[in-house]
Amino acid sequence: MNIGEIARRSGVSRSTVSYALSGKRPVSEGTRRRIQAVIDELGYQPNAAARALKEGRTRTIALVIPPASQRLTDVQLGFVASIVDAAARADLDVLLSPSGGEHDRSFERVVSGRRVDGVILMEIRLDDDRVARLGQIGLPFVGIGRTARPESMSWVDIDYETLIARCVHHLADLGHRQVALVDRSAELAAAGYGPSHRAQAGFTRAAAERGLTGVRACCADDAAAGLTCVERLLAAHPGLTAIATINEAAIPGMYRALAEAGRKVPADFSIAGVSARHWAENLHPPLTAADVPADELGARAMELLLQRIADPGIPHRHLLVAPPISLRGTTGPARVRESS
Amino acid sequence: MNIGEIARRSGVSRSTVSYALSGKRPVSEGTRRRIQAVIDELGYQPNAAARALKEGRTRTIALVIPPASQRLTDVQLGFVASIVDAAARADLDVLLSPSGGEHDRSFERVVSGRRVDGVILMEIRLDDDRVARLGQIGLPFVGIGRTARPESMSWVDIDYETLIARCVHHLADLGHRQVALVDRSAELAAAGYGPSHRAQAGFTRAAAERGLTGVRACCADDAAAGLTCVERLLAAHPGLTAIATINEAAIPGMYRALAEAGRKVPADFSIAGVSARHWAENLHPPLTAADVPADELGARAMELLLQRIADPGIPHRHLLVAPPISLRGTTGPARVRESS
DNA sequence: TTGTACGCGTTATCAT
DNA sequence: ATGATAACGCGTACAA
Repeated sequence: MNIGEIARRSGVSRSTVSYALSGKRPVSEGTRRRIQAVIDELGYQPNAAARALKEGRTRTIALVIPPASQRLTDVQLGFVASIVDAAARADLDVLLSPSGGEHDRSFERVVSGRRVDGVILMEIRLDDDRVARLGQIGLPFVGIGRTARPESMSWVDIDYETLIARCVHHLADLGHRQVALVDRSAELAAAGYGPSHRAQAGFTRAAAERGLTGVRACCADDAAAGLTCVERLLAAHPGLTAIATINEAAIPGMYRALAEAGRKVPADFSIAGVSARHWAENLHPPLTAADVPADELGARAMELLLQRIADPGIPHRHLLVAPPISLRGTTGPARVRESS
Repeated sequence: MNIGEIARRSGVSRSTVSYALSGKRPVSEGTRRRIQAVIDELGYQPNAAARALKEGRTRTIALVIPPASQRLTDVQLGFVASIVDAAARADLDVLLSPSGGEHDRSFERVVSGRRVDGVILMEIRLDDDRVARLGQIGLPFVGIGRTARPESMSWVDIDYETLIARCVHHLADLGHRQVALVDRSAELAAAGYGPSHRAQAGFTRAAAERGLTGVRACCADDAAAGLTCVERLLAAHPGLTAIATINEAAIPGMYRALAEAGRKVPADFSIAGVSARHWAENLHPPLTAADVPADELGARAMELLLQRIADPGIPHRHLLVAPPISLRGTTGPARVRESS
């Protein structure tokens, strides 16, 4: 059923039905009620395609996530959940587009086909094709993450550099002298993934400030990778007593590697990281970590996007958060070691 | 840029551009190449709304998930990932609709506004309003899960009844005499959530067949709930030595409750369940469980949906899977107890 | 209140 | 065989 059908059954014209619904022109109370009765009876909803064609907007946003084949981390899932939630509250639908950094069918279809009014981009790289493409097309977008030229776009982001530096200082305060940074995957870092680079910068800086020995290791986003990564670290650096990490998905594997190496956490070995709160709390021992406020960041990203959709000309806005480290069960004083 | 712009820049008419793209009429090689060059240069994609309006299909499907506020379980995430993946392979976009069983804005907007060609429905209840509504509208859909009248719709599902019965038999074989079923939340069960009811049926039947004492407990989908649930179970039934469960999200909490009660798994206490493989493997000890093949089920659900979209008249098809139990680290012989 | 042009891609029909 | 023209789908909003 379409608006013409409603009009005929109500004995009025199509435009009257449209005005009765939108209220953009006064419609007499009697006809308005008659029209509403017919609409309720038939369960009429305007055809989204026709409306989008005429209005030039789709009431839909795209959420660009990492390719679905690779499991999303808890932090990423937190972002998806909060975006979906915020969109529902704004009566917007969400189109999921699983796209990597390369040219991607889904991404092109969505942005070039004008299927959406705006885009939220996750897992942004320092130099990101998608950001360039969206700018070229002129489609409003907001990044969860930022490129190397952050002034030229709107974004919300986690301050990994500060957070990892804080982790290192916390570990140094506890007396640890040899600390490792467990990063995310080498591919991601090589592709210019911002958090990898920024975490490394914070790690190197803080380690230098405190005169620590720091090593960095890349690690894929899963427990198995965490296990082998820590096995190798311990083999290559027997004096290592602490890890700082942004790779939450690898942590269960790290725990296992440490347990198998006979290093108790936190008595013999400390770990501090950046993670989703739920994830950190449900590990055991629960992880000492800066808890990413995904709910808030997602909601703020949506706010920024709605503003840009309403007025694409407004200046870009940014939000960089560095939540405090929640002390839980994985950091403790460095055990005094016999000198060797 | 629209098709008219492409036509003008190529020096041909709009229909020629359309035919060159669709191949539904022959177009001379020369003009075809000239048109393609212009399209590539400008990055033209047909306007999705205009195309949808004309063709009567949107090349989009809806994936109805539980309200995003509540965290999805690993099994649910597996379904989402495989659906998104399968849709991308079929060049379909995915609209996420977070809707509970009740009337939901997002759900109504998506299905009544003809925004999608088909729907995949998760977390179906035995008596589900959304199934009724989709049937009434005549929109093709496939359930991941099924109602109490499963012949009248297409679905894929996990045979929780058989799987929980198998878990009970496995535990009985190991000598356990008092076994608990840890279900999902009481609200879900009260709302007529199929897996709850079917798991309970399988549990009751198998316990009776083996002459076991069986108790059932509901538990929300998180670790904290799992902890208190098992605490209560142990307090009320000190002789309990095993749990069968479909509540994977609660398992970390169950582990903690057992550890705090001094019951070692699997030496003193056994657990068997239904879970995502990754989840079961990453717990420690790794969970003995029937591994839900979410990838396969998601892919098959998409196949069924594509068939129904292509021909809504075909008979309904169903797929009920009962994957084998993978023996891991959480089930062992019941410890012989001194009689009390 | 109503008639109607518009947005844009598709395709049947007419022309070459 | 190929290109051009126009109608169509449907909701919106201006002109009448």
